[in-house]
Amino acid sequence: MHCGSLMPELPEVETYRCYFRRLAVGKPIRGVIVSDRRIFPDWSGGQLRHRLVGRTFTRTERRGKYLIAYLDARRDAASGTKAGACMVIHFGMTGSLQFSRSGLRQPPYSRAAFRFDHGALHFVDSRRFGGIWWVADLTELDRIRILGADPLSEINGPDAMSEIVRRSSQPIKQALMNQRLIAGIGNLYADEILFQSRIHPRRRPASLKRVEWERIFHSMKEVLREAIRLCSQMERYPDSYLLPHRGRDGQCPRCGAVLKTLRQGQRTTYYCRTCQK
DNA sequence: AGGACGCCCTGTTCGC
DNA sequence: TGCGAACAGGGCGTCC
Repeated sequence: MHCGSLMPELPEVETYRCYFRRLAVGKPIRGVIVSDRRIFPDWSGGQLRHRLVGRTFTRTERRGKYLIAYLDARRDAASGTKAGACMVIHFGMTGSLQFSRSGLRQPPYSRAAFRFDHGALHFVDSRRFGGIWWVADLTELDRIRILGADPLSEINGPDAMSEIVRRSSQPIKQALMNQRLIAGIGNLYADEILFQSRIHPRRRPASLKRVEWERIFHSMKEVLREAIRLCSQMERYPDSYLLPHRGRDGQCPRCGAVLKTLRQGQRTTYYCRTCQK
């Protein structure tokens, strides 16, 4: 039992957030299984188990591609100080959440799990690019503090979008993926947004006209909202999307031309040479 | 300062 | 057919 089928970007993390809320929030934690402590970059002894067992996740939120889960307040008996209040999960490339009703069976590549009365929620990550942090306050984490605007709730129009993205002189594709400017867009959705906007991925932000920002802004909202609505199940995405056609010899759903690729940064960009100018 | 690039990691795909 | 090489990429670190 799991969810999501793509590399974890904003819509996938939002999908995982719903999953986490449904299966973990409000249920007392009975045990913590750490199968690979490398997934906890700040690991310090057995603190995690000690601090989590008996407590309850109270609410969730998403910051960019990060899932945050808050815990009920409890004071450390020893120190009298407040115990860490939130857990931060990053899914890397291959991270996912999988729930198993039988607490005994561990899915392959499970790195950590929270055991509840009704089963266990596993953090599964074959490639280990993901991570879990445990902090009293989100501002302790540089990687959270540097995050830019949330594309769905904090960017209100084409002018605001242009103002933010033009802070970068990088090509528009890379600027859209820059988490310091806009938080949550990765390689795949950046390609989708530019395809829907019919903008060439190598265009420089400074060269884009108002009407083009309008298209980018509109596509960004539309693509992210639609992906969340469809619970990031790619097989349900509209055929007019680039994503289902992204891959070797894929064809443009708009004009039928074979899609082109290029390298930007260390990433592969898919685009249509005739439709994106 | 900020952009370019190496690195981490491992399952899958490619090419000889 | 088999096996090694190349590829996939989010984010941090280093270098210029």
